[in-house]
Amino acid sequence: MSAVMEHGGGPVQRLAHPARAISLYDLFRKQPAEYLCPGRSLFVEGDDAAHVFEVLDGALRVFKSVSDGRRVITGFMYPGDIVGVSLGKHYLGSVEAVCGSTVRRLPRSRMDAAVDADKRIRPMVFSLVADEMAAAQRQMILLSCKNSEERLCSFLLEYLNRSAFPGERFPCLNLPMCRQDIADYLGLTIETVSRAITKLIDKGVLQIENAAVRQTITIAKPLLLAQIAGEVAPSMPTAEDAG
Amino acid sequence: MSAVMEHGGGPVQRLAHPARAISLYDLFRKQPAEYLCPGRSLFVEGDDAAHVFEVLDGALRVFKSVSDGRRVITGFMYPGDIVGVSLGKHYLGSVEAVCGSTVRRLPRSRMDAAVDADKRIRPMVFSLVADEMAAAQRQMILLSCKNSEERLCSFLLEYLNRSAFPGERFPCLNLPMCRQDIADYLGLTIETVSRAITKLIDKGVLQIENAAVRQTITIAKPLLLAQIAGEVAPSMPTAEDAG
DNA sequence: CGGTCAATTGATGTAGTTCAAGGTTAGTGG
DNA sequence: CCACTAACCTTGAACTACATCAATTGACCG
Repeated sequence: MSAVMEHGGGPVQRLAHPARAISLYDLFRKQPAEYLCPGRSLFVEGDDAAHVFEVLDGALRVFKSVSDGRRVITGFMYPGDIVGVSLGKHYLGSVEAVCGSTVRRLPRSRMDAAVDADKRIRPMVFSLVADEMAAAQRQMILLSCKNSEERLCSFLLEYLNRSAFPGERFPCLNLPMCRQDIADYLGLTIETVSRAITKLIDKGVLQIENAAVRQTITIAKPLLLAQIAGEVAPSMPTAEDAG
Repeated sequence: MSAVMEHGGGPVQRLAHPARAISLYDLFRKQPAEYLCPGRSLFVEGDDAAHVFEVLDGALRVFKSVSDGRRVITGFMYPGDIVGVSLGKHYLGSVEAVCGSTVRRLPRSRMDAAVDADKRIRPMVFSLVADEMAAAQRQMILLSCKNSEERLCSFLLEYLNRSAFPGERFPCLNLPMCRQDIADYLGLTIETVSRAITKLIDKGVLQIENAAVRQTITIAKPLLLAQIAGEVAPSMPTAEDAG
């Protein structure tokens, strides 16, 4: 049995953003941690973009509300992510805590001042924005081209890659978000998400330890998962032995 | 009969980006115009992001190719737009001319230097990126929530708003892109786009002047178009008299 | 224990895809 | 001038993946 991976379980290494002598993260270092209860809103779409936030722990959902009451989740944020770098005067989306989470808050003016003062900060901010743009485009491809099974696999793979130990042999994910969140992220209904999970369990790609605790999912065939997600060329490894 | 609006018809006022004394557009002023034949590629996804481009005339498509040969168009670029501000080391998507188009080319290093040198340039670049991000999120909503008719109306409305005279009573659009481009942009098949157009003609929202020249479309009921697109609260104006 | 909430499962409906055919235009060459 | 071809668009018929509606289950909780 492999170790359970969860973002909410404690401080996570920031492999993608190592803390150098001068880094964007240094700006947050002195800021106090703030705790957010599950469901608590950090800011709302259209608000004055007064702060940026560093996620320390937990998980947040970024979403836009549509006129008919529906909701489109444009992304999830995990420890190490910086939230609210919209580059505009107002926030583009709303952000809520998916589960109990902690963040640090930095006034936007402070970040702007740092960008002005230190040329080394600027490429980091640009890189954050570029990453967000790339993620948005990946999401457009997902919504344009992928079926429900592929969407779910893409989501799980993305979550896996942002978890602590993506290389684990049989990684076990602890999903903090509910099925409705996943559905709103993948452009599906909750029922279709549920059926996609069942189908992947039937195929042996996923396993659920305890039928009752359904947010804990073991990936029994990671390679096959990646293959279905469409992020791997469907070449040598056949469906039979993949995973 | 109203005047035909086309982006390719000549220089267009840049209402959104007025040329001030010091502007991003000043950097392009001295650059020579380059002509692109229809279908000509400007750069390819993954290329070193060596230049940024100002569109002077025509229309460009920005797209990403998917493994199975399909293509997702993430946006169209029109006169006044700046192409290739990806903020990263590599271009995020490929860009091709939809029709005969002209652009000006600026080395990225020159733009970066200007951003370093003049604080007034920076917010303009940021604002461009923020606009792109907002467009990407609108597109996610379109792909997540809207049906084929709503998608088509959103597209036509977007095109109308970027054309020279969006307020025209019965605006007449001259679409430079083919049905396949529209389909790849809206996440539909070419057949579904065609049927959506037919349906909107039947409803009296659109009119086609000449059955043979099907890229020229008159919007007979602009208000109804906006209402179907979902960008207007479906309140007072009923479907009967809208438009 | 009854109530609520999240998730699953089944039955049915439908919007959009797929496959196939036909029409119009433009270009080419005799 | 007409035949021939290649694009591009439209239309029809059949199929399918997902949505919708409805019922069931298990966990948690006052």
